[in-house]
Amino acid sequence: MITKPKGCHDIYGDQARKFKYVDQVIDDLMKEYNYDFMRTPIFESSELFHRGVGDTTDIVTKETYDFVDRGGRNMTLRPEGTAGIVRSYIENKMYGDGAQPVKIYYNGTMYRYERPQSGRDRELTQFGVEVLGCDDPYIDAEVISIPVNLFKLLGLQEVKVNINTLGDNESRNNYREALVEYFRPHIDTLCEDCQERFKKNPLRILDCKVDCDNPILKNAPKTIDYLNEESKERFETVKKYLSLLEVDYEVNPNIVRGLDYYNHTVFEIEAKVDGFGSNNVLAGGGRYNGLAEQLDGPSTPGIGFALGMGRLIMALDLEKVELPVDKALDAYIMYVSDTEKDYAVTLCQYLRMNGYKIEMENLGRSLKSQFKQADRLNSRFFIILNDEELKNDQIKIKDNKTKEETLVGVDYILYYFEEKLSEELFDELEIEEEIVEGE
RNA sequence: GCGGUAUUGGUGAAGUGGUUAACACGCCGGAUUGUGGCUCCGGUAUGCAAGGGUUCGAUCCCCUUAUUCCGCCCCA
Repeated sequence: MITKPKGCHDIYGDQARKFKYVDQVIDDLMKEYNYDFMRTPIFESSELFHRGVGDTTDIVTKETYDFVDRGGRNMTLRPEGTAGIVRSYIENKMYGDGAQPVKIYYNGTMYRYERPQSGRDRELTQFGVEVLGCDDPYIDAEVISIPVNLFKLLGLQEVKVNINTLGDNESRNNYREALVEYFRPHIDTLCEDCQERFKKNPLRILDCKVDCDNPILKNAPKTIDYLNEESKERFETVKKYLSLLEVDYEVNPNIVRGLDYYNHTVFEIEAKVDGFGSNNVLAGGGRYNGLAEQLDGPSTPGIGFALGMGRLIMALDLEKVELPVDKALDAYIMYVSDTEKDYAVTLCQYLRMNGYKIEMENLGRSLKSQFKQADRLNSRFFIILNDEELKNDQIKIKDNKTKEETLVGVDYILYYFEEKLSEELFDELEIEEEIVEGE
């Protein structure tokens, strides 16, 4: 048997319906925020990611899907969305577009060559946002508010928003030096991994799982103490706007994203629900004012975030949030004889073209089984065709809600459906009104 | 890159180095002369992930590979 590639998943059935639903909510939300959807290639020249990400970490050396194409070009399946978007922004000279800032969202698959574990796959879907050409601290708050509001809309509750600031380049460098100076005398007391981090990426020591209770780590200097006045003020402004947007957050000085191009605001949103694995960051992002320049573009401020759709669905499942993924049918058409089947085919087509969701029997089952099937598919109406009745242009329809059976003239079917379903709509509207009044 | 875990039908699973691989659900058919969700009866595996080895004989022992799940590293 041929199996799926490691770390990939077939998403189908209810799972697929959930993804589709969340996609829809995202599209609607981004419309309200006035962000444009954008699609970039799933693979790019390897250099884009190497330069964007830098080579300080394992990412480039062992965690991308690289291949050489038939023309001898080095290509990489995109491991994240930002680099492609920024590349496109530069290549298409969007900075020259009159309408600035450029606000973009994407929603697509990413590929990472990693050992799969809970919350971590080799193929994953990310929804993300990038705002290019704007350094207003309000935008930082707006970008953070997007996943927060998405979670609100979906009904996800057990999340925690962590924010931090790395400050501008000057502040960041000062801090980095201070941290190195601080850890140098204590290096022997740190875990093996941290000793390695000390050399490669000292900021990451703060994130260590082994040493997190080590007093050396707890008393380490905080980014906030090394901000220059300007950076400090900027951070305060971001926090003000977050409050105005009613985003609950916590300042967490240990949030330092892994890559060098981040500056100023960084944030992560964690899932707090019980049962989540060790990879519990649902969404993360930050400001990257230096990235465009690093990719040969004009100096352009930028900020964005990315959200793992798989982890989001996992969190929703763990919180037992019921998404409205309705797959009920309007009607299921049953028949037994061949002449009835011919009629079923035309009726099926007719009803579908009039906007109804219809299924018919195709496995030659007994009528008894057809009833079971119709019930299983949660069909609102059962249409039972009968040669005798068809001679008189009549069709038997069973309303599966009231269980009442009606003989309907063929010309009146649409009328029958409309009447039944509008009664229902009316009931729903009344319920909604009551809720509004109650508030 | 490192470590642990698992892999039996459509599903949940029991099980043993040796004739026909429990049980349950599901599904199909029948009881019901065209009407389901209850009941009863009957049917339902290319044979235990794939390949190799040990053995008179392996689903059960060993090795390899693939995939699963979980952790470390890393985290874009």
